[in-house]
Amino acid sequence: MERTREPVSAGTDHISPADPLPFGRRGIDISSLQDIRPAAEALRDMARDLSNFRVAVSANIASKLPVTDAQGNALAQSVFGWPSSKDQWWKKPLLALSSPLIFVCRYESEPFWANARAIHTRAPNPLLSQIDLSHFRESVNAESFIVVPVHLPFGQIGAISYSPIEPGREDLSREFALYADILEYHGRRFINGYSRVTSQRPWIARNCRLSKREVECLRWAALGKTDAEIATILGRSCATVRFHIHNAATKLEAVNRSQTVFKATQLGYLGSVAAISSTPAQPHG
Amino acid sequence: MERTREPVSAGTDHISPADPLPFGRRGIDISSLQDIRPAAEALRDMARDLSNFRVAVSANIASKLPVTDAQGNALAQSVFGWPSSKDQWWKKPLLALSSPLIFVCRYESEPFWANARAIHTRAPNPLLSQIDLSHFRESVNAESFIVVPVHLPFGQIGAISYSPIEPGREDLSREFALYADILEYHGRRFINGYSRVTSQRPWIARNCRLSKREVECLRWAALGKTDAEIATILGRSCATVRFHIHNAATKLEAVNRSQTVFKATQLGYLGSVAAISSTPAQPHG
DNA sequence: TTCCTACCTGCCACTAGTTATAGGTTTTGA
DNA sequence: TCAAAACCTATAACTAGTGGCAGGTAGGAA
Repeated sequence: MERTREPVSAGTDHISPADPLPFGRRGIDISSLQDIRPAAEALRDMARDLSNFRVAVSANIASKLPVTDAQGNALAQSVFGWPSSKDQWWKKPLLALSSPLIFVCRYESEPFWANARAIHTRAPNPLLSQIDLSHFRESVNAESFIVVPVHLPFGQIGAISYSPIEPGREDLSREFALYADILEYHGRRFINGYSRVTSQRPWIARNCRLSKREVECLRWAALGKTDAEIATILGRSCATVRFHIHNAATKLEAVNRSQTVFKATQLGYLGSVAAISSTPAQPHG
Repeated sequence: MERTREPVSAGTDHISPADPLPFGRRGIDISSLQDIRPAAEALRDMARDLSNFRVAVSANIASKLPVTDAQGNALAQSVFGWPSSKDQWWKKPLLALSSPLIFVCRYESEPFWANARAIHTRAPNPLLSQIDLSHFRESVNAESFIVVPVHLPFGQIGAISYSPIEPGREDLSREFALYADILEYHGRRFINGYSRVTSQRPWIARNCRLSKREVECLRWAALGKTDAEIATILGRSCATVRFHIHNAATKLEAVNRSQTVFKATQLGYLGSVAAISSTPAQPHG
């Protein structure tokens, strides 16, 4: 696994103690399925050496498929050391869709740490107050976690967590301060690589470019407005709104509005629609 | 700007030469609008000291709004040193939506570098062969770039680029190998922080959890299938499909299918639908 | 001059949304 | 363990909304 490139003067060769990274000076590259297992082993060793952390990985929080090596072995048991009798927290039916940590990964793109009492992000995030931690202990299989959400292209969200192997460590604020950056770096590299070699890339229309008007109409559609409503908002006719949305659909090679909105969202055309000028704040219930 | 936390033994204090990072051992924190300008200045200085790079930032590639400081001054001119007569490449009408580099940011989550001849990512990405570079020089305002895409929650995509200030440097492969990680780290921290303090957070239904069936039906809808088609695919009635989609909409507090798909995509429920078991590969045109 | 973007009109078939109800199965929590 | 909650499945009819198709004009940029 030693890289053939020249040594890097700016990289991770600063790591103390005693350079515990067994995979060189930067995140390990996963270029093929065969690279997965060695990369996972290196990641496991790094986390354990750094602070006796056990690693758990979800390449896609929307999927219950486990991360596996080239032979299909689940890395949770075969590399990361999760006991078979204690399933990964995202392997349980519905837990994949209900664990509070998963919710945080939807809302946050930076590392955070959590235990049964609270979720700690780098900066306050009011959305997190909505998250119900009352069933934390049943939802997860460690007492505390540092989690790195990884937002990938096409709306995919991955996550990697680091939790103490030994029992009783619930306060990770010091480890978070010391290690969040490095854990983020290596976790991102792993998930990026894993996702790249295992995913079929969604097919995207060739070199499409949506016009300003098309995007504008599509944004309102994505917010649930009907053609008539959009027409009123923009001071245009209903037919014109349809025209623009149809154009956008054609460019994105989508057959209907749902697919058009889906693809446009995946490509970041509609992201953070709160940024639309004169958009009213979203109503609160 | 010095941090009050204890020094970090594992961090970025390894940087050579001569620790050019003027803002301490890790990415600068942006906790309020007032932090933006100092963070931008530090970022500018880091990039210039590292390899005489000029910084350009887009917090949201879907928006033509420039990144600004607390007083509303555009950072491109006031901090990053872009000449006013030479607008940022994402400020020109339509260029924000057509620049080839923007396209790459939609498809990639890792740093890449580019010039008029080619786009160089860490690993081959077949989608990039579709990108037309024939108008590169008119589309952008530097000869070469290292770009860091930043995929944020809710489908927002940001980008930060580093381009040589002096003319004539078109091959950035060495700089990329040396510095991509550190440029990524600091770029991410800046965009994450900027986005956090300047964006209105989208309102998201409280603690919603979609059931397996709801997600499944929604995925097919997002792929453009009608209710009848989904019913056939799943071997269920059309009414059941509608019921599930309606339930999902209720949970997400969406008024129609477009909004439902939009929100579900933003939250990562539909990400990488190629991962759906038994999904046929997307057709190629 | 040509092409692209933007805008407009009308009609109709098809699809999605609504509303209410019923029953069976699985999961969750005490 | 058991009851409650959640999930899953299905029905019917009607209305609102979308998509397809056809036709057109105007202005700006290359």
